[in-house]
Amino acid sequence: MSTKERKLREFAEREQRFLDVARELIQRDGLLNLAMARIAEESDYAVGTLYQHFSSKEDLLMALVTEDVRMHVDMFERVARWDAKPRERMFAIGVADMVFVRRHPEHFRLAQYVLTEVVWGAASATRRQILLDANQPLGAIVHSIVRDAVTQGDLELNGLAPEEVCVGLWSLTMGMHSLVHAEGMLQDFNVLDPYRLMCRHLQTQLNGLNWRPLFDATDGPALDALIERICHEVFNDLCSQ
Amino acid sequence: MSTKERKLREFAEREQRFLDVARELIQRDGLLNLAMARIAEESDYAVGTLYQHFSSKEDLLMALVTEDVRMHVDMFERVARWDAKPRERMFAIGVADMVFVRRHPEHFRLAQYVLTEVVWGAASATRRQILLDANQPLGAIVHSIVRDAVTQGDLELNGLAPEEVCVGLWSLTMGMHSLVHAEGMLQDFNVLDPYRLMCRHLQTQLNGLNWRPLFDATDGPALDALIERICHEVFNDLCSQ
DNA sequence: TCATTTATTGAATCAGATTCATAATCCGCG
DNA sequence: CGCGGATTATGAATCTGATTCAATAAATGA
Repeated sequence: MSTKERKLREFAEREQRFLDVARELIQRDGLLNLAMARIAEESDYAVGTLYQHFSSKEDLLMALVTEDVRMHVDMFERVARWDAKPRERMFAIGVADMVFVRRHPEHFRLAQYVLTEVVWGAASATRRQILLDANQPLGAIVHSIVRDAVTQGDLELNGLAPEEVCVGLWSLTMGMHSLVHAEGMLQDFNVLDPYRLMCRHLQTQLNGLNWRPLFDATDGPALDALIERICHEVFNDLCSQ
Repeated sequence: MSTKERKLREFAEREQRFLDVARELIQRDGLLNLAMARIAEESDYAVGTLYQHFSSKEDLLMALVTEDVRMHVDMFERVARWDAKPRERMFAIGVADMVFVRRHPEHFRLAQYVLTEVVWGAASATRRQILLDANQPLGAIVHSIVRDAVTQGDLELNGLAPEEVCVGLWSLTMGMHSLVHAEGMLQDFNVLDPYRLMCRHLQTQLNGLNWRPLFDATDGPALDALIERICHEVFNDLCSQ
């Protein structure tokens, strides 16, 4: 059924077009002004056709987030494949986040909105599940790094479940994303480069966990050098600029 | 001008009524189904009157968050007045967060929504500023604890600004709030009591900063005992159950 | 008490998401 | 090819709910 396949492909291409246009409109006019009719118009399709793909506006937003998450996963997978000590890999996860936001500055803003009760609840169950599934590898990769560290004797859990270690580190990064994107919140704290700060705190926290080899978080140049090295060795093509 | 005062008081009382009713409706039907007309109806006022107080629905939501923040500040102030070592006080800030969410389970969900680009942008500038001002003491108190620690020789900054220490700790707590409230995100991580975990990671991070006296985060019972003690000494009336 | 100012009301308006009857297109078959 | 039924696209009509504002009521003060 080559014709059926073609249909499917064309459908997928159209969906991609809608998503691309939506992204462009968000970029241009802000999420606040995103209108379904506008997306349809700019894509040269009718509104009804748009709704053939997305059961609601929220559904579409969730699809956008899912797309981003896939790229995020791709970056985490590079880290997983990177031949380095678990501690370095774990730190590289933080660097991945940093590089990711640089390339997708709108992602966390959008993700934050989509994870909101209101939007989450208004999207279709299917789309929610797809997002959760897409996210799943992120946790799994971090989890496996923690397990490697334990196996190699670099980290003792001391009664903590490996997942709980993950959640601790994840809180730190997620929290920084939230703070950065919460308009006005960081204002009084004049932080120049929040993501570099996040990296430093990540090292601090890893030290607190006594995850060997310890890293002197105090040594700014060493921190920058490590970040630089990871960019080169792991995210080479994504780190220009 | 007793009559003018009375007017003012009545206006404030009515505003409070609107807020209370809104909170109740959110509690009952969810944020998703909150409608301005419903709020007005349940408050026995006309829609137009509601708009006399809040320039938009988003404005009203922001006012709700601001109310909560004031209580949050009250708790932080107790910590600031608490006669204990800076490290204990800093930890108590985390405990304050934990107790606060228990008493206001809807707060962070709502706050997360309100800090979203869409809602933030749709509220009035005045209301935004009021929220920011209400928030300000939270940061200031944490900041002062950090400074105390440095003054008393319990903590070296090693090139970090005091604000940057704050931001690191704040990321951790904010991130945990975000994770807890992001539907489905923590699912795979089966964390029983995320806020207790947050407390533990907070201690870990403070250790990582080499903030004396160090605390053995590994010692579960000691952690629980400390949390318990803080509840008793600082948040006695708020900690029942 | 009455004129004037101020506040309240809720029906009308408006914006924008969503639906669905109609029109167009596609597909397999003779 | 051309036809009839099935599938898909269309966009005007509908629906929802926020917001406005002309009409009405209440308060003020001379």
